[in-house]
Amino acid sequence: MKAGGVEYVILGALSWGPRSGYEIKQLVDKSTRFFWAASYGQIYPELRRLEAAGLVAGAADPQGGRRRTRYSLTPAGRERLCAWLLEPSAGYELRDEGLLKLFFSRALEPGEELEVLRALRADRENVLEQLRALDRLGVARATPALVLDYGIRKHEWMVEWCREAEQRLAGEAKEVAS
Amino acid sequence: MKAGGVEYVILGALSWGPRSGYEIKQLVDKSTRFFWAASYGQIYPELRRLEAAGLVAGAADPQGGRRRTRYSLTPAGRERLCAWLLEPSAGYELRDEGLLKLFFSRALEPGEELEVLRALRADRENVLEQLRALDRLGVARATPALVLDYGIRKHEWMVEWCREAEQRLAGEAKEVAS
DNA sequence: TGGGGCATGTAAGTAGTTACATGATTGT
DNA sequence: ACAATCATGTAACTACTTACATGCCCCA
Repeated sequence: MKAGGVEYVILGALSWGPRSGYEIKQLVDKSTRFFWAASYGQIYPELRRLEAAGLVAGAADPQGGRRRTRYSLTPAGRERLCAWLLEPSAGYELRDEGLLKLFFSRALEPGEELEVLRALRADRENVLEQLRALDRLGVARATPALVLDYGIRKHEWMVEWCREAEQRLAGEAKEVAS
Repeated sequence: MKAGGVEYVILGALSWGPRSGYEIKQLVDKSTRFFWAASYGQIYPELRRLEAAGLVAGAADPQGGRRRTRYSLTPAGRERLCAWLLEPSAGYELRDEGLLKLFFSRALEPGEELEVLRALRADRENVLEQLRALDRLGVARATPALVLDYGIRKHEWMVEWCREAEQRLAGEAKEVAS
């Protein structure tokens, strides 16, 4: 992941057809942001860098008096994307504040520990609801749909794990009390 | 997560007892790195910042002729940690290269799509093995053990999901071929 | 006597977010 | 006329990684 970062999000988005920077950002916010976020501050500069490298081509495509540049993948860009898809991956990076809190929650009173776990579950349920809303829109097909299925089922699993852990923790608390 | 970042990893680590910067880094690499990484370049400066803020206290604790500074939580530091534990969280941030690849793998030939999925599973199996190795060391207790259980079971789930998705994809490929 | 682990640090670079600025269009 | 949305951008900032530098100790 070192070099690039946002590069492949853009090449991937353009592999579905020409898009403007704005449209790429919308696509990211509706889908990849759950596993790969990107901001305007990355997208616009990167689009120009990729054009200079010959991987994408921009064409003016104004909507009324509103200027717009839509980019499309060049053959070189498609080749780069496919090469990356078949390369070994760098795994994943996760920063999960809820898990970090659970990890250190021994510092609290036993009852409060349970609160941390409940808050973790609420977080997961919240994301799960967002993913289900995306699913109801029913836009995704093929591998994007596969990834959405992964997200929904994973969050269902996480919510269920939290529930079980809550019962375990609550049970231990009772034992200690008795 | 804006302000701080590494702050709570340090406060949390010190809530288990006094530690040097080096020891904190070891703890991070053996445990929290799966959901919250930190480098020396963050830890040492942050330790001095936290000391200046009165949240931790450093004491010289040399090992032979080898100098060492061990830090411990001050009451103010413990208070800060507990306040954070009970605060609402900012959720999680994930950058998962394997999922991103799967998401865009339609750009490949159908057979190659399956390769991307298999590579994703291999990645997850690899992390799962790391987590199981940690489990075999049997160091974790209480909430840290809970989090390790979460990690192992989640990765088991993810590996299983990949297996099923591989079969689904392989099945579709056959249908198209017939 | 030399490699590996302990221990502390920093400089330089990269990546990413945030907040702002601009201006046109569409719908109410 | 106003708000919302389309559309493009940038400057300043913060966070984080990487690679390096130093030096000591222990053990084979």
